[in-house]
Amino acid sequence: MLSKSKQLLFAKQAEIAKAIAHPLRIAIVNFLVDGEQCVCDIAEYIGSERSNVSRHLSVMLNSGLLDYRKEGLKVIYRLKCVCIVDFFECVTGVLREQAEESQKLLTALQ
Amino acid sequence: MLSKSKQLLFAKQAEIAKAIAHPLRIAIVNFLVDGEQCVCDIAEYIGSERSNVSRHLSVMLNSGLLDYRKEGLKVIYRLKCVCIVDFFECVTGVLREQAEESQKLLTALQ
DNA sequence: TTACTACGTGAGTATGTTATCACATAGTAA
DNA sequence: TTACTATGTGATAACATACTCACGTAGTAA
Repeated sequence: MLSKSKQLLFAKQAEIAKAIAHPLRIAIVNFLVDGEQCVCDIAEYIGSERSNVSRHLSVMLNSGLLDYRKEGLKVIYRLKCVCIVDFFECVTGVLREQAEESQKLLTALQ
Repeated sequence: MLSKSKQLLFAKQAEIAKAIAHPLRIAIVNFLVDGEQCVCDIAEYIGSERSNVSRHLSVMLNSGLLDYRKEGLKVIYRLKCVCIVDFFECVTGVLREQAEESQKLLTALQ
């Protein structure tokens, strides 16, 4: 059976995973990999309402994925942990598996 | 602005992330890292109803994280992609950041 | 056949998430 | 002061997810 400490760890990990697990938030992370950005520029890149983007940013902020600083009127967000690239390593790995499978199926059909 | 192909990619990636983003599912993945397991053993390890575990397994199966084989009455699940470890690299990285921050705060208080 | 076991699934309920709108706040500039 | 801009947030509605219970199916064994 699962120990209490493991349950706590898995809950923490799930929280972080959930903070990434949204198309817009993944887009934001990809945008921020190239450097910090203010909310309005993120919103324009994402193509969504600022209020919505603001909420997505706060989700990632609260989970520890992002950090921010204020500069006049603007609030500038940045990735807190470069280790986020490991996440993309993981998902592209899964997607590669799926693609290879589809490829095999396709050649089998010919 | 985001291209259509990028939007599609991010949606796919989010789907995979969502398939991991649950405490029980993360526990299952951790269990399966040590080797394939049948549903009843997973359910016992997780400490949850079989029907519930079964559903969590199908979520991960559909997203391409898991694969299975049948052996008599039993259905045995296994990780389809070892790259899942990259995901844990990512989240432990974020958790480490958080821990270090707490540590700094703590020493500052003394 | 019957009895049993392992697994999956429909239905229902409870809970969580997301997007939108309207509004509030806070910094800037005149 | 007023006017403007960038951002965040409360309320709501639509939707998705999770858990439980009951039931069905499929393989095994007698």
